[in-house]
Amino acid sequence: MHDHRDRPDCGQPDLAFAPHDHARCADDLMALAEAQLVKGGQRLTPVRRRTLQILLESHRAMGAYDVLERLAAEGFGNQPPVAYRALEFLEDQGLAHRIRRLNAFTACMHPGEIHAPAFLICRACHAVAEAPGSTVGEALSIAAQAMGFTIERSTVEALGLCPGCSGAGPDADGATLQAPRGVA
Amino acid sequence: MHDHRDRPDCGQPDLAFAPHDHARCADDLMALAEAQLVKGGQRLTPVRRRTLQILLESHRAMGAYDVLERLAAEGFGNQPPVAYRALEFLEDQGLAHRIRRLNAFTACMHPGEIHAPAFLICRACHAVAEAPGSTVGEALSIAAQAMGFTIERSTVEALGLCPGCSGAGPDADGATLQAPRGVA
DNA sequence: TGTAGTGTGTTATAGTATAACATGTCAAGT
DNA sequence: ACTTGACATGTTATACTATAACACACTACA
Repeated sequence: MHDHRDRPDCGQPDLAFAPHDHARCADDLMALAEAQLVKGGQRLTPVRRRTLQILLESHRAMGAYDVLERLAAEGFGNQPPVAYRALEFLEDQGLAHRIRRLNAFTACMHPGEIHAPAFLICRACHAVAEAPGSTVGEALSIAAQAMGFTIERSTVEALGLCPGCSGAGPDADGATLQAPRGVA
Repeated sequence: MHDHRDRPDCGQPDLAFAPHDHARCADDLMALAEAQLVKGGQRLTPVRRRTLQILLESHRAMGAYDVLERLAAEGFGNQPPVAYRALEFLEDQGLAHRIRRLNAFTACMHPGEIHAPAFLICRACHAVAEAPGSTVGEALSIAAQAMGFTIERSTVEALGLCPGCSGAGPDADGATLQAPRGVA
């Protein structure tokens, strides 16, 4: 199996649950995205760029229609396919992920790395983090192999409470929504 | 952690991908379900029973509207809540699972066992199996703990090819749908 | 025999996603 | 420059998934 820890930032949990300089976080990821797309001969058009920026504004997942609303307000098309196409492109390029549990999308925090992401979704503040998923992926592969099944794509999503919200009381949910700590 | 292998059928992969006596498979699961509901003081009403039977007819996932169509044809209500309520009840009781990737539902193959199921979804024949998910769950817990995250519910779904379909050629998809081997 | 709880049926609507087609844009080749 | 073809966007229309809210029926039990 490929040991991807030879990349500098690899194997590190991302910052979604921790206070950090988010402007820089977003800028860095946008730069990474650009570089990657150029290298792959893909085009980062205005809609696509803006869509990625919107996703990068926070460590939360956004519904396609929320993204669309933002795009429309800025002069892009205001019909669903506009958003879905941009989001699908970003997902294909590994720059965004679909969170199936939420019917929503989130920017990828580790673009360029090969990763079968495992998402941690806080039900209180709605922040979404990518957990290092390699061991989870391995466990899943082993279980699948035992049944003769060949995995091509996998979805791993956990719902619960992030560090900031779990102290704040286990009863918190959407009704008592609070901002994640240090997160835009 | 609770070692649930002390139950007789525990830790065994289910039969979704293997030829088996499906009538018996379904009957056994229905009997298990009845016993469990009686014990829990829950009512297995006609709609609920029929819904479970419908799910048990095959090792595939069914959309709520497909279930509804079947129910309506048999004289039950023909509006979405009829199906959604029965399915939600079954899910709450651990007798069915929601497959988020497919927006669909499937009967639980291991009712009564505590399990955070990992689903293996064949993209060719659409069979769905529950892989033993305990190691996957553990890996996920460990990754989450490292980030201070508390998991409450998790979704693990893998898409790929089941043993019967992977031999038949990797290009198979919905367009060249074939029945799973030995599966009703 | 009320009455509280639960379950079912129904109407209506909200939310998510895609098919199909028209238009525009850009770069490569002539 | 012109054509062509590929790609991207905009638009219309529709399909698919899910739930809120209310009305009625059934059951258990005081």
